[in-house]
Amino acid sequence: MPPSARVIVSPVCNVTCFDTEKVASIRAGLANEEHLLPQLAELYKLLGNVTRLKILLALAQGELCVCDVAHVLELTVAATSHQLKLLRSQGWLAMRNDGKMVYYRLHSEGLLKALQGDLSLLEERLA
Amino acid sequence: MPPSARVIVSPVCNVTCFDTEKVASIRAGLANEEHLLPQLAELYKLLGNVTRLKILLALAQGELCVCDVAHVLELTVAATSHQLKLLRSQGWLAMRNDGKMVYYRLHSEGLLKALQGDLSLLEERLA
DNA sequence: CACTCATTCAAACAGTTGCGATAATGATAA
DNA sequence: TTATCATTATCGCAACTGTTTGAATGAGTG
Repeated sequence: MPPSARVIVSPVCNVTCFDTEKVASIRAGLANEEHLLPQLAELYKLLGNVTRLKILLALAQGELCVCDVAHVLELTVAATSHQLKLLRSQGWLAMRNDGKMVYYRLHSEGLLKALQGDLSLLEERLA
Repeated sequence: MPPSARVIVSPVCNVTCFDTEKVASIRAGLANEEHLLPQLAELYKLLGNVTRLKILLALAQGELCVCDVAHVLELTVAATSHQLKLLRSQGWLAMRNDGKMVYYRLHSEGLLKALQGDLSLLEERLA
C-alpha cells in the first residue's frame, strides 16, 4: 500500500481500495479539460456513424445537393436530409440555397484533417 | 443543368435531380476508404462518451485500478468496469492483474495523440 | 392563381446504449 | 477448506439513434 493510500468508505461504491491522493491529483488534472469533454463527445458521437462519415468524405470532393448525397449513400432523401441537418446544426457543414435546390458543403477544413488523422491511426494500429 | 446531368428515376428515392457522373465518381472515390469506415465509426462511437473520455485522460497519467477509476469518475464500480471492458475489447486499454487488484493502462500512444488533436480542433473552432 | 418538385418536418418503429442492482467469479489469507 | 473482498457478468430499464413513412414547406413555372 503506497504511503498516500487511505482506507476510506466512499459513499459511491463502498470499496475500501482507494488511493486518495492519486485520485485527487487525477481529478485535478481532469478539471482543466473537463469543460470541453461534453463537446468533444458530441463531436465523436456525430462522427460515430458510417452514413455521416460518408457524407463528410463525399463533400470533401465538392458541394452536393441533398438528392445527390442521397444517391451516393443509397438512402432516402428524408434520411439524408436528417443527417445533413445534424452535421450542419453542429457547424460542420454549410448550405447554399439555389432555387429549389439546396447545396451542402464542408464548413471546416480542420474536421477533414482530423478525420484523416484518425483514419491513419486506425490503419497504423491494424498493420 | 451540367452536361453530365441525366434525368433518371432512381429506385431509391424517385427523385429526378441527379447528376449521374458526379455521383458515380464520388462513389468511386469513397470505395477506397469505405472498408475502413465501419471501424472508424466504431472508434468514434467508443470516444463519443464523456465517461470513456475521462477514463482515457485519467489513464494518460498512469495505470489505475478499477476502484480508483470509479472514484475519479464518481461512478459505481460495475459501471466503471463495464466501460473499461469496452475500451479493452477494442484494444485501446491493457490490463494487469496484481493479486485481487486489476490495473488498467493505455495500450495505444496514438489514441491519446489523436484525441488531443481533435480536442485542439475543437478549441480552434470555438475561438 | 394553381401545379410541380426538391427539401424538410413529424410521428413511429426497431435497435442500441449507459447505468444501477444484484449475483457470480477469482484470488488472497487464515 | 472457509471467509473476505476487488472485480466482472447478467439482467433490467430509461433514454437515445437511425431509418422509414407520409404530410408540410417553399421556390419555380405556366
